[in-house]
Amino acid sequence: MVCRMKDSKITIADVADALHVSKTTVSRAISGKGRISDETRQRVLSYIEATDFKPNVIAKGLAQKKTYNIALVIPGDCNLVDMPFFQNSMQGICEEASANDYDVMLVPVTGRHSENLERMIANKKVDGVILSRSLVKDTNAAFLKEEKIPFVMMGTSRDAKILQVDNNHRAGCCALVGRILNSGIARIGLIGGSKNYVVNRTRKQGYEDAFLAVGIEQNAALCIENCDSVEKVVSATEKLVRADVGAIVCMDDFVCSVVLQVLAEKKIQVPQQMQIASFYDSTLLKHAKPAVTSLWFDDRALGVLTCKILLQYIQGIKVESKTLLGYELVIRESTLF
Amino acid sequence: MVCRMKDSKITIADVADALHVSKTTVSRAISGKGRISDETRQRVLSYIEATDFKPNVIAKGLAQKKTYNIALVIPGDCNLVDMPFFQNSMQGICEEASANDYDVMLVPVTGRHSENLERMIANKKVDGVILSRSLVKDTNAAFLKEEKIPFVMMGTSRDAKILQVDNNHRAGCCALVGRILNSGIARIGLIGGSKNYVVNRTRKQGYEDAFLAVGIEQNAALCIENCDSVEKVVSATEKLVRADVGAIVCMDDFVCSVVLQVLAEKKIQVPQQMQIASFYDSTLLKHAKPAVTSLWFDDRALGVLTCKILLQYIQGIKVESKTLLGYELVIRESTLF
DNA sequence: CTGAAAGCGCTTACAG
DNA sequence: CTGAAAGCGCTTACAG
Repeated sequence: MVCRMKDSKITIADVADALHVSKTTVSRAISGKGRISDETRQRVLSYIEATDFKPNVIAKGLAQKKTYNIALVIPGDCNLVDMPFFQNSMQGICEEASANDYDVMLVPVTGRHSENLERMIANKKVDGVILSRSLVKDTNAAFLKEEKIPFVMMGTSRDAKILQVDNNHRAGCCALVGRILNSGIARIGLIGGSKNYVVNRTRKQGYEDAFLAVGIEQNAALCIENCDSVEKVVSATEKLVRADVGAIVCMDDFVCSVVLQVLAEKKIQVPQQMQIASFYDSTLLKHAKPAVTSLWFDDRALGVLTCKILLQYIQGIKVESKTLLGYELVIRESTLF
Repeated sequence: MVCRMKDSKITIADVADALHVSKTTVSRAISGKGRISDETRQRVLSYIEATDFKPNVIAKGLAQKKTYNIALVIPGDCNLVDMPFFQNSMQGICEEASANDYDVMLVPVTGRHSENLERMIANKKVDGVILSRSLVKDTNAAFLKEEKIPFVMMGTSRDAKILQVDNNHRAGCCALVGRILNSGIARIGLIGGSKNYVVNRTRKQGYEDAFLAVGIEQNAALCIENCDSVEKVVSATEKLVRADVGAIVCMDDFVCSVVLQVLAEKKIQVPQQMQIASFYDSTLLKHAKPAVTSLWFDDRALGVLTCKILLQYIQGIKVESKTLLGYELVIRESTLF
């Protein structure tokens, strides 16, 4: 097949001609900027409505030195359990961008460094960028800072100079663990993912907060981090069973599904002999039995807010340097409270 | 926080001045188009190399009436099992786009109709679009055809006028079912997903092909389609067990995981009493026991090729109207061949 | 309130 | 081989 283009020529000059006004006037009617009589504006507006004329955003951008694009940097190699997060937040971002006549360019990055991001910045194709789910050592953030490109981290960063918006994993985890503690169980195991991700460290802090709040000393041996493979989760579970914990908090739903399998094999009853709770109320656990008590975050809302903040920042509006969104504790059969 | 922009001013005019040549010459040296002496070209090239000058792609695009962007339309509401497909193919698309100095704009669509796609087209922000995993009734394809926007379907469409590139699900399924038939089992159940997706219909055709090839008459009752919920998959599995099939082919890995659960509960041994095979070798089944025999497709390569074809088509190069990529049959413990 | 003109940063006939 | 000029489709001081 061979491509046959069509061009729809109509420009701002055409409508100016048709209406016997200047391009300036048409431009002003559309943008709403600059003095113009109500009558003229209406005349222009109804004409472009009727002819379905849409000004060329690219040309507009060139004149204004804007692109009306933002970049979204997402990991090209995340695992299944994290995909819904990206999917949902992406959705929110695109929606909010659209509402502001912005579009979203995709930059998947594998490994630490992103040449694609650099190329996009060098080519000046975006006005700002959204980084997602940061690593403890985030070279992309460093690069953008260096280049003075407006960006916001959808997630948490240690660097207070970085704009960030995140779900409140810490408070959520604290609330969850607090509920378990209050139900009379003090030996609570935690199985965590890779500490390379800031989010896993943040969740851990919530766990600690909960113990501090009730004044019970926390047993470091019950907190097993860096479980990034099935084998590690299995052995962590076995260790916690031997340590006679009354509950296990899983830092993600993948960890949780493995824990449930191990317990099933050992014929350990959930929740009677062992209570289980998880982070992220994902489809991965949708059909687990018993149904798992879990934290829930509104990823889509996170995307919307992140995009909103970036767009405001780009426009020179003052924004909060760090925003935290809420959480929801969804209580199901895997716990006794 | 308040945004402080930087502008890196340097333009083609600056380098022209610095080198005492015209903008035309600089432009020609960069693009490689138009007559220019080797010496001049080298002089320009080494200067822009040294100063790290990158021409503004947006301005270039405006002058050439191109955007150097393509849109990628993906479902905003796909289920977990399909996410790796989108993740991987997206990766391939971005990679190939990058290699051609193109960028990828994200258009998540929910429901049938996409206002975001229409807006993007109206705003002339892309040179072409990639549609993914088509529905039987694809309004976006119809819209793009109408608008005469170059696009290619990453997947299969009934409409031969639509450029398409897909993994060969049909041949893959045929090979898989053929292997089972050859192993002496004629009663083979099929549990399929929603018939709204072209891909599920294509797979079904492969199943039929296999029976035709060996001349065994196929029993329509063993072919249960439209199983888009756990309940339906469960009841389909039970029905097939009652029908005494020797093998079940699952049309996706979610279906397969449910089938395995049901069989485990019924204490039916896999593969001794029932052979199982699945489509898509996904992480969802990574830890299934027994390990599941499955088809594997190179999603990333699919993305690369799809993007390549779109880009060629945009450039007016003649392309194949339909391309099919291969498959791999990964044989594991859940089958006896 | 309205418009002519210059400009955003490139490309590309056209002429030399 | 090289360059002046017009143009891509907008915006925006500036002047009236």
